[in-house]
Formats: sequence, structure tokens, C-alpha cells
Amino acid sequence: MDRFVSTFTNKIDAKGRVSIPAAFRVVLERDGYKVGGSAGIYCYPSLDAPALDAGGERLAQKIDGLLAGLPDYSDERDELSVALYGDVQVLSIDGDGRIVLPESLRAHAGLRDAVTFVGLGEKFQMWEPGRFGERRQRAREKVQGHRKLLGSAAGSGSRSGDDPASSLGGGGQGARE
Amino acid sequence: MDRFVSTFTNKIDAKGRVSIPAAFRVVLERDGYKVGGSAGIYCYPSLDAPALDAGGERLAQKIDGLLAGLPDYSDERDELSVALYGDVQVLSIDGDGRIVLPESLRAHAGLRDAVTFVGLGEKFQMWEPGRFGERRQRAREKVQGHRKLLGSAAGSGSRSGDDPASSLGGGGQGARE
DNA sequence: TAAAATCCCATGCGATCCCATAGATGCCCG
DNA sequence: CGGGCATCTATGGGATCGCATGGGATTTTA
Repeated sequence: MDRFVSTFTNKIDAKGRVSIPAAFRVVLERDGYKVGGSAGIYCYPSLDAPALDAGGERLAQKIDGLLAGLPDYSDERDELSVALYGDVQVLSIDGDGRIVLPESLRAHAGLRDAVTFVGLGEKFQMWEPGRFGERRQRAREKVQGHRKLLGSAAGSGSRSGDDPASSLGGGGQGARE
Repeated sequence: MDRFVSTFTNKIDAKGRVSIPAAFRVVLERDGYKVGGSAGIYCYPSLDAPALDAGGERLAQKIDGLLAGLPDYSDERDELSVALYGDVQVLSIDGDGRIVLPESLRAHAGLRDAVTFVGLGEKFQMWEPGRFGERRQRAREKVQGHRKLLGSAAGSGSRSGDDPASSLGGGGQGARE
């Protein structure tokens, strides 16, 4: 596995520590991070959501690439640089796979005593569980509008609705060695 | 053959485990999954049905491809990412060909003590047996209407349209809570 | 030196692995 | 042609392992 997938919710303990889901740690390690080493994960406030974005080396390079695409000295680049680099924190992972979130980051995401980790492929987000619930709801509704896209992507391009039984007839001979 | 076909109904045991139909396991292996390895199957709530969609690498690639088409950092991409990646679970298959369904997924499909696996070609769905029964009934009626369109093809194909799921009724013995 | 951050160990629960059983199927050999 | 044996699948249960979490102990910083 080389992408962040799924959601997990972990607690913040009295010292402000949170366990990073084991599945995510695996991805981070593959991305160049060595647990116990001196590297860390990149974390910054999401630009358009009350959440935190985080990832490993690949994410960092992606940001670099994004900025490189904009002309030097443009307003756009300046703003983006500040918005991204300015608030980036490099968090280290302790021996037990936990990180400590600085107050500034916690505030932006409204984190109190638990964190929902949301895998988004090349990066992941950290949400206050309640807020993420709302966001997920909205996202699902919006996706309904893209159903046709999905339908074709998922293969049953013939029709929009999922009509499982309709493919039953296909003489079930298939699954042979 | 390398597609998911037919339907099977298996029980959920006290630990929340369900056997994946052997026929489906064969397809998954061909799709890149190695039993006993570290990969898994991708599973997420169906967008428009009280069921779960699942598949192997090929299905994951489709999702990736869908997102790859959207510009980075666009609202659209973010929403879609959350809905897709965020809801996806990577389930590992144990040595006996079983998976464990997380509570969140079970809830969406209303799964309690049994699961009906429905082959849909390159992916398959998991239904609560009762609900699937209703859905299949409606689907059949619909198919009747389309039969003339399908013509002779439907004739040979529908022959095997017997009731695979019913076999479990006979074989199953202690189908209790 | 006090406060805070980091490291290290203990623990409980859930997830995973492994083995045992049983029904069903298919094959071989009589 | 039929009986019995080997195999495979589904399912249950026990044992084990890993992860998340909590609580000190130790080091670092102001």
C-alpha cells in the first residue's frame, strides 16, 4: 500500500499526544520517513476547511511543484507561499507512533480530545470528529451528482443505477481455475 | 474467467467475520491480490444503494483515475476525495478467506448476521440478504420489460438465472442468531 | 530549578492467525 | 454403476499478536 486510505479516529491524551493510525505510518515510512529517525511529517492548516493537511516527502514535493509553477514575484505565489510554507510544521513521530499537535494547529481544526484521520491518497487530513461527520455527509451528497462518472468508472457503464440482480443471468461459469 | 459472477450468502460469525465466496477469491487473486500477502480488498458504501461495493486493485485504479482527472486543490477534488477515499476501507483477507467488516460499513448496508455477495463483473456488492431479495425481485420485473430488447441473448443467459442464493437455505443448518 | 517536552514501559482490547469440525462435491476404484 | 475416500469450503473457537492508550521516569529548555 502506498496511499493514505480509510478513516480512523484516535484520542488525544492528557499530554496532547495522538497515535497516528498504523496504516498511515506504513505509508509514511514508504514515503521516506524512518520511525525513530530525525525526519518528520509535514502538517499545515487546510486552506479551505477546518482541518489539517499532513503527509510525507511526496506531499512536500507536491507543494514545491505547485509553487514552482507560478511566476516568481506574483501576488499569487506570495500568498500561496505564505499560506502554505508559513504555517507548515514538521512534526516528529515518537517511538510509539504518536505526534503532538501544536496549539496553533489544534485551534485551526478545533481539535479537543479526539482526531479523525482521513486518508486522501497522497496526503491525509485530521478533523475534529464531529465536524468531519458533517463534511462527509455533504461530500456524499455532492458525489451523487457525479454518479454517472462513477458509474462508468466502476464498469457498469450500461446504466446509471446499480442493478445488481440484472447481471445475475450471466451464466455463472466464470470462476474456474 | 476474471469477473465476479453469481450470488452467494454467507454468515457473519460472532467476531464479525465473513467468508468471501471461494469463486470471488479466485478473481481477487487474479486481480493482483495475494492471499496471505499484505494487500487487501477495497470496500466502500455504495453511493445509491444500501449495500457495499468491493473489488480488488482494478477497482482502486478506477477510483484513482477518476480523481486524477481533477485539478489539484480544487474544491471539487477535495469533496470527491473525501467521499471516495475517506469512505474506502482496505480489508485484509485472513488465511481462511475471511474479512471483518467495520461497524461503519455494516451500518450502511444494514448487515446483521449474514451477507449476500453479488457479482457485478469487475466488482461485487454485499447486501443484507433480505434487502437484496426485494431488490432482486424488482430487478427481475424490470428485466422482463427489457427482454425483448435483449432478444435471443437473454434466452440462453437467463437459463442459468436459477436461484443460487437459495442453495444456502437448504445447506444451512443452524442459521440462528 | 521548575515546567515542558521526550522517552520508555505497562496494559487492555481488538484484530489476526491457527487449528478443528462438518457438510458438500467430485473422483477413483472396485 | 455404486460406494467410499480425498478435497474443498464454510464456520466456529482458542491462542497470539499488535495497536492505541495511559502513566511514570528522564531529559531538555527557559
